[in-house]
Amino acid sequence: MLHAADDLLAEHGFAALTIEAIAREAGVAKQTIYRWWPSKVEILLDTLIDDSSKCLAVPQSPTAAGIRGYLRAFARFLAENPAGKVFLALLAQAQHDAATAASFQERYLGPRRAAERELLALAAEAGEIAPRLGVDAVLDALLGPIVYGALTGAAVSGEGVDALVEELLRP
Amino acid sequence: MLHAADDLLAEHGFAALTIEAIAREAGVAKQTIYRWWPSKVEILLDTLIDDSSKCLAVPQSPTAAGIRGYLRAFARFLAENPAGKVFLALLAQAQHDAATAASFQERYLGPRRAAERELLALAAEAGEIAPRLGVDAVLDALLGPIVYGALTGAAVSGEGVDALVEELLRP
Amino acid sequence: MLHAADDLLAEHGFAALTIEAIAREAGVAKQTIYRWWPSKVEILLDTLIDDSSKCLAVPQSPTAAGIRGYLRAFARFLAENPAGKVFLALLAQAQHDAATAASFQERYLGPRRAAERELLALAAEAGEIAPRLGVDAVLDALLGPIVYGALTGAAVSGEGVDALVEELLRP
Amino acid sequence: MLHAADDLLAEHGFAALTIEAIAREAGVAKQTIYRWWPSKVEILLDTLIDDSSKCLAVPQSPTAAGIRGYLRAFARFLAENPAGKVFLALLAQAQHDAATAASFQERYLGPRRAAERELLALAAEAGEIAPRLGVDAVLDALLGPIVYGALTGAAVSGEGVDALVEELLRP
DNA sequence: TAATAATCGAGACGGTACGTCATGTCTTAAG
DNA sequence: CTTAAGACATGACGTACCGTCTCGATTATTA
Repeated sequence: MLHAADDLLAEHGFAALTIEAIAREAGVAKQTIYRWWPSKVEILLDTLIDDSSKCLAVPQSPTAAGIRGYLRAFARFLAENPAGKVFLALLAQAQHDAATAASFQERYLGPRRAAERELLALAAEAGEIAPRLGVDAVLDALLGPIVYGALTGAAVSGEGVDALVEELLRP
Repeated sequence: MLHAADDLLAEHGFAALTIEAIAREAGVAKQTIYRWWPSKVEILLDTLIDDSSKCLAVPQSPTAAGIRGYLRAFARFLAENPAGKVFLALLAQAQHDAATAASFQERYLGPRRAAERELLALAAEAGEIAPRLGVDAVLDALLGPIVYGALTGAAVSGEGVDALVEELLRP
Repeated sequence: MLHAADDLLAEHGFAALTIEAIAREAGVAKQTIYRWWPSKVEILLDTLIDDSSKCLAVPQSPTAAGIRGYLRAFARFLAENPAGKVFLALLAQAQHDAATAASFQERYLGPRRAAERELLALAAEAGEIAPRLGVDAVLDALLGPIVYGALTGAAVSGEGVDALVEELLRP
Repeated sequence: MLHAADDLLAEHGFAALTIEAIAREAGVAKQTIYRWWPSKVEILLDTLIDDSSKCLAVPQSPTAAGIRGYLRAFARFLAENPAGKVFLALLAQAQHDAATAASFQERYLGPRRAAERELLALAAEAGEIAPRLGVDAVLDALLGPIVYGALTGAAVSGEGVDALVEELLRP
């Protein structure tokens, strides 16, 4: 069912991602979907969490290179990976629907942000980086442009990410 | 009709913003709306362009203070102004629908970006600022965090904006 | 305008005969039609009266042959003449709408029936025919099968008409 | 649903018989109607077939009296029974729409005509009647005046029916 | 091994909104 | 003063999904 949802989103966009279409695609009764997920947003959230844990883990090594690599992976994830489209679709849907916003925040953005905060703190402590803004501010300053670029169709390149890191974290 | 659409979005969210609801609210026939707008997205775009021209004009004076003021106004616009919700709703809808993406880019983001580019170029020429990234990259680096903050419900404060400007544009 | 209405009925059927279509076909504004006719039924009635006076006049000569010829002409009119379709359409519409029924009765069926009554009376007086039913009954008995045949798509042939006349009017 | 359709036709006429009105009257969703009937014509056809089988069966006994009774019942059915209005409405609609014509012919007129043909054949064989016209011609000659009378608002009386039978079938 | 329960597919149901079409009324500008 | 052009409020069209709801049929477990 997660695959069916994923495929539909990738192939036909969020508008075509209806519960009925997922059921059709997965060869499953509608009620079976409703038994396990309260909404299509939660289905997408499950696929996103799955895929993120596979190819977008927050690195353990608190080095400047690790941070750079993570941000470059994030930019590529949004630009190229089908799961990146899921991220964008959920971020979008959160603007239309408060329940989505809460779920997305709690199950995805929050945990990820916690890990990112820790990464930054350790790296700063180790002298690898020297952020001049607060932790959350610097994370928004790093992730914001990447996400905003993806949202507006102007993907940020690897060099762009590096320049951003240099600008904001250079010791 | 624009007011009706605006009000409905502000009061009940994007999900409740149906063509039929707008018609009901405005005391107007559905067909009358279809006569003038091909979709509710274009209605929102019109209200956004209207409202933006009133309270979010790109400043003429190419000074550091002008740029700071503009970005602070943008952050406040997204956080507090009902029209800011329209911006976020359109950016969100653009992720679900390619036609929205094209329209939003062409009628709103594009022209605004052109004005912003000119502003930055003049200010750099005047020595008011010294961006180390390319024009578009620096604009994304400035606007991205503000938008991302608004999308995730973490509004960027005036001081946050100032710090960002200091970091990225300080001569 | 009458031609436009006629043409549309003949080509695309009664369902496609809308006031807007007539206006379009005639190259005329809708309001111009409403100025002169209260409804499309009256337009059709006008065309039917026109066409009937041309090729379906009740004969003056009160002879058996005259009556036979009139009924054969009526059968052919319904089966082949485009104006015959107008007659059937109006008779049909009269079942759906009381105003049509009244108009059709008063402006078309009534006058025609009066002439037919007179024709039969004169012919009977002259000994050309010997109807055993009342005047209206015999007229219904003659016209009814022809109309019913046309309504059900089973046109009555010339010989069929003759046989009917022989059966009902034979002296 | 059939009752709702019937009631609406009887009370407000064919023009008010919209799918939405039937759904409203029956307390049912529009889609539920579309699930079972392709058009309102088929709904009416179903009610007509139901009602006809109850109170307008073609008699089994091939006697002159049986035929007379059947025709009188038909005349009364058209004049007084609400289901008679359904018959007239369908016959009318068949003039406006070829699909209705085909359906009405195949599901109602055709089967009924077959039974009537058999009735007449048996009665003729038994010497009860002596039709001088062909089977279909005589049926049209008998039914046509009754239907035409109903269509033009001039109901045929019981005596009128008897006279017609006497005239056309007398041995 | 048979009864019992959980899960499934299928799909009907009352709703709501879609975008289109024609209605009959109206206003405007040109002749 | 009539016309064409066409905007307007109204309301039905037939379609797509929504989320809820019964149905058997098919597994799994428990007695």
